[in-house]
Amino acid sequence: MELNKIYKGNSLTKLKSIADNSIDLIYMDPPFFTQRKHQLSSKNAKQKFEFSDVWENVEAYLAFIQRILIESKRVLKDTGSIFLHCDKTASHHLRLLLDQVFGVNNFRSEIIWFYKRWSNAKKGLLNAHQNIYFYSKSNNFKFNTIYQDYSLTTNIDQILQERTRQLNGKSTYKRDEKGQVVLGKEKKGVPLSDVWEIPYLNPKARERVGYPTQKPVLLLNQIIKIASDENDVVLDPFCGSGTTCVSAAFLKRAFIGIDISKDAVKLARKRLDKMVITQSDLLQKGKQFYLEKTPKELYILKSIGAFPVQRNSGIDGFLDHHFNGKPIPVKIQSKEETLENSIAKLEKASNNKGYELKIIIQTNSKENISLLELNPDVKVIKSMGLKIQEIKSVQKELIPK
Amino acid sequence: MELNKIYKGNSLTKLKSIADNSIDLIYMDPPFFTQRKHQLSSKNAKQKFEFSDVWENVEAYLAFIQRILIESKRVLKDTGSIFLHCDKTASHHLRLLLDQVFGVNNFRSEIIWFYKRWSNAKKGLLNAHQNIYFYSKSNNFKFNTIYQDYSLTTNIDQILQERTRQLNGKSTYKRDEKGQVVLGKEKKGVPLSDVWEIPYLNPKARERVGYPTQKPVLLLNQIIKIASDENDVVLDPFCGSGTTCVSAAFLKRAFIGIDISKDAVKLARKRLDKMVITQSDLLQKGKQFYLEKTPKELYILKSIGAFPVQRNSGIDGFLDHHFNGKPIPVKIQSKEETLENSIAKLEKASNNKGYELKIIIQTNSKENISLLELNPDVKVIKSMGLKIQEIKSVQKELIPK
DNA sequence: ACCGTCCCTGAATCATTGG
DNA sequence: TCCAATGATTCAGGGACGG
Repeated sequence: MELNKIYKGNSLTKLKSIADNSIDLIYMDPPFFTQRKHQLSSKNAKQKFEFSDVWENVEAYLAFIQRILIESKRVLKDTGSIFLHCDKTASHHLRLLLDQVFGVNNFRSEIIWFYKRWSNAKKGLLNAHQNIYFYSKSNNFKFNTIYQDYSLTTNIDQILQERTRQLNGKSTYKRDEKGQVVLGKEKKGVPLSDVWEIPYLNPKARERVGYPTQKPVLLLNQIIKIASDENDVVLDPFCGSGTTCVSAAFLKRAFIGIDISKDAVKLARKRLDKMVITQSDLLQKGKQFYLEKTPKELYILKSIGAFPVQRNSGIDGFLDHHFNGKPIPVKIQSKEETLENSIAKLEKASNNKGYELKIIIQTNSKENISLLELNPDVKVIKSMGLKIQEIKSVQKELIPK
Repeated sequence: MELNKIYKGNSLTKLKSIADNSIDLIYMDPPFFTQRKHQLSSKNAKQKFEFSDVWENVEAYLAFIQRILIESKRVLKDTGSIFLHCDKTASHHLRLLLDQVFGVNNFRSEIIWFYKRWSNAKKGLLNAHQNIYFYSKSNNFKFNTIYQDYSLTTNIDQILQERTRQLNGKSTYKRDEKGQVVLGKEKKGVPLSDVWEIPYLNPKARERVGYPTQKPVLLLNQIIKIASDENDVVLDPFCGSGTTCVSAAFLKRAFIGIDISKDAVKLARKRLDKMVITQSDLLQKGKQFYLEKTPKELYILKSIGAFPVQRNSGIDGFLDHHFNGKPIPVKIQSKEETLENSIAKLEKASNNKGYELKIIIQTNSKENISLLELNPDVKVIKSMGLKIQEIKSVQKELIPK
């Protein structure tokens, strides 16, 4: 089967045409057994998408899913994993199937995706989570740990110290002969837990394409990051509007998408086209479409009191105070760009706009632009990260061996 | 059976001696099928508590629980509910039993209790939640909605305003003849959802009594509040150290506790005499209290790839890579501080720690520290915001009028 | 193959110090 | 005497290791 394609057809049939041990990661988001027909319209209301989740009984539903799972296991590589997304309606039945097909020992995690939601007047608790079951094909599964910030209550300077045991077996922080604390090895933060708070797709989100039960790309990004590497193959046998494929493409994984609805496949392909074009175009447009700025860029902008600008490849933000009555555009040098390149882009985007001061944040190279070549209204500032790098390398030379 | 007592004995036998339709709420926290023996010592190490959670197979475990559930249903009033606490190990099996005994239609919620806890070197996601299944005996179940604060991002003064529809059908906020907004009826907040973040009972918490698997009273409070009223009867057939009874007593509900361990019963009785409920700082003061950094400081830290440190007046963060095998502390000059002052604080906090490189981010003054006064391992970096300010003031002089 | 023991872990508390 | 700052403590985990 060809990669990076979305196929229209029955999931089971299409799965059967995939070779054994060829897939690294399967994410599936099958019907939840809601016994309802789901429909939603695209934003311009031109098109209505729908799919039916009505079954004769739960056994019929489970028999269907079971066949899908058996094929899924077959196509997975030995190091592969499957993520089955569902909700409380049938989660227990589905997990029994997973236990059966993949084995109890290959259960890895129950991931809870939760979100804050607009409330209604139902008697009872507001539903605000869905379940994702993570099973691997074997013990030898692929896993990349993601690290997160320490809790606010953690004493981080303590955590960085090495510990030892006293004679009575109690643990304390180690000190050397001089009474100095002994520092431990590098820490990366706290490993990601099985409870993920990721905002539900806001009804107004640009990402929304009008497909019912659409999942946020951020959720898929996290799954794909922890369970696969670049160039691995990701499969989604119920791909709907194609979120999994978009995420896979964005993260440089190969993908196969399958859906039975002609409209869904058409939509997913369209969504992906936008994405794929952008990939060749330095991923710029894709980033803007789905992720806007990288977190780091956002942090840089925020730290200088600038607000971000989307959809402009030459300007990343504007400072929140004017200069001589004119806005001050800011551009952050991106990974792929030379400094010169960045400056040219900023100049181009500022053409005819009358800005009196423009700022470039230099981030990832030590090339120095001669001040003479620079227009006097363009200022280059080294990012603090870059400065720290420089300090580190100079410092290293000074330290006595 | 007499109320407000804790009974020693087999759960099933004791349950059988309770009258039909006499209980308002059952909470149970049976063994989780961990296939392990759980043990823990009381703080003074005088007493060791333990229970075994080892079973021949899952069927034996389920048969045991099933009998308990059948009796539980019998003793519940028609308006009553049951909360079954478990974890991922057997949650799916247990929910099938609940479906069987109480009926699929009486499933109310899957409550996710999540928390932060210490981490470990596991390959995979860190477990940070447990599951509580909420079933009622009938549709006519008792339920009290708890309202919580609006999320911080909600625009509260807008929510309080009354809305109306324009001629074109669009919704807007209403205004009276004078153009003043019209305030709507009282809002109570957001109804409680099925995902609860309640701090795990910390190893050092005073509330801890040394019984393994002890649950926080705050968790039980929430359950008892939503599913019962004052003077109702709460039953816990696996009461262990008696948390449920403490919570019930505290909330003025009657209770019956049952446990098979003599030691547990003794402990629970003692605990009831002298109730200790941890006033969790984290819950009481809220996360905001611990968040000492301003958003700008956080952005600066993130933009240089540092993780924030909350509880240390001399260090704001650590870079995420070591230098010569040692962490690099970062301090951001705060508004009220002179640069000299900041440096002194950083030096003090680093005392005896053996850091080989320390970084100060200068933010809000143009004072320059003579390099001679500075220890060679302290480096001052001007923040990008400061540099932009400097550029602006120099630029202003250069601009032709 | 299975067991107990040891180690590393970090969140959130208690405990002690310092002004 | 009272906070505020920070040092000390310990576990419904989980891997490695040795018998």
